[in-house]
Amino acid sequence: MDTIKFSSEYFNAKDTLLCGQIFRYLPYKKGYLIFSLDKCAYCYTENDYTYIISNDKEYFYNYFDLKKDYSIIYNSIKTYGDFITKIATLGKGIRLLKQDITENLFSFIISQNNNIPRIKGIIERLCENLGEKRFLNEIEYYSFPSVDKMSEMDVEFYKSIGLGYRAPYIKRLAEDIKGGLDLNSFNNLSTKSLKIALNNLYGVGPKVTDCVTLFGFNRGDSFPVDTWIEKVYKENFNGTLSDRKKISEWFINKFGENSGIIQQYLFYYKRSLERL
DNA sequence: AGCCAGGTCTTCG
DNA sequence: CGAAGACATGGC
Repeated sequence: MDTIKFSSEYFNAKDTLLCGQIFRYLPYKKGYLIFSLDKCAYCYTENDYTYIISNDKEYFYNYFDLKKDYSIIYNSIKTYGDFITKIATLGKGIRLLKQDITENLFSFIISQNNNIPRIKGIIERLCENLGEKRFLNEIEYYSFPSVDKMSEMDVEFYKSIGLGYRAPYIKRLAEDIKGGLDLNSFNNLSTKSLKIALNNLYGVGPKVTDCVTLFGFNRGDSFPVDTWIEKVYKENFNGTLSDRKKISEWFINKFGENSGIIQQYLFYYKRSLERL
């Protein structure tokens, strides 16, 4: 069991988990459990210190992007005006997680035209059925399935865990990866080429592409546009475009490399905070 | 009960 | 090219 302890005003588990970048987490005791691949971390904050107890310290140090100084990003973002400053302050504890590319891609294919509680449920059933049992101390959980295992299952299985019309997309991606598609090699591509490559995968459109370039490939010049972002664009930016790809380009043109983190602030604000 | 959810694919002008 | 309809399921 490994513990990471740090003091940071730029990290908050709740902000980081509720901004829509990850679906495998649970409230637990004083904080949250977070699952990635076959690993698990228990994260909580006490007396201004955050503790991350896990079964792979180095993995989660990287996963939570702890060596990056978010104060630099936070302060540079303040030049974008009152509204951006406000939402950045509200979501100050958000960190862009450095997720596993494969798990992230499967997860966001599942996410399309779906709601977050249901997405969480489907991914949980995927892990319970096809993953391997693991422990963090006395906590039992299941790993994210291997591609080999997923490629063995038929479309009917995927429908049975609630995937609906997305079932063939999952089956096909698993088969393609098993057949030699090397997602990690995409790391060498420019963001522009990367987006084209991802968009060409079956079941992956512009929105899922932007999520994966941002959450899996850590490209800050990505701006996923979903129904919530479309709403914030119209209501808070007086936007008139309706094509989501064009809305995404509009934001990237405005925020450049900071697009990704600002998108997270906006999503979190619109979906979880505005009504408060 | 009916609209909606972190959309994409196919088909048709 | 862009617009329109189909698509599974269940949360709220």
